[in-house]
Amino acid sequence: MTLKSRVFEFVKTIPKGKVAYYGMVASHVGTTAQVVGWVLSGMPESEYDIIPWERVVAKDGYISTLKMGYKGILQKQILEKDGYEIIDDHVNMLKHLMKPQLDNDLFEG
DNA sequence: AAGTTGACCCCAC
DNA sequence: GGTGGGGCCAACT
Repeated sequence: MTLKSRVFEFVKTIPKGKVAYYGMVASHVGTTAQVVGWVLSGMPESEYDIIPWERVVAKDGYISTLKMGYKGILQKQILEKDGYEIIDDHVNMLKHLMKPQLDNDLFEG
């Protein structure tokens, strides 16, 4: 199992209506957030349909791909189409983050 | 093999 | 509370 495979497998487990952040994916697959970004940046467009890459955002909910160009526009559009609550280019993490990290208490309701 | 480059994150000012 | 720099891992040259 390669690192890329592990990242992709984890991203596939993000449920619709939820998001994960880079560092969270990283801790699950055993690497760092920067590497997760690098892996996703190299993902072929043919995988776009089977891997919900748009559900990975920065820790504060920011859609970091917006700094890159068309991919960012695409990501934001997909999320909006799927009904995510996005304010000022930030996904509402309190609402859409997939699982508590148990390190914080942002999820007490 | 050493240097550069990221779809990041944390710390200090 | 915004901004700047360092650390981190893997790939590319």
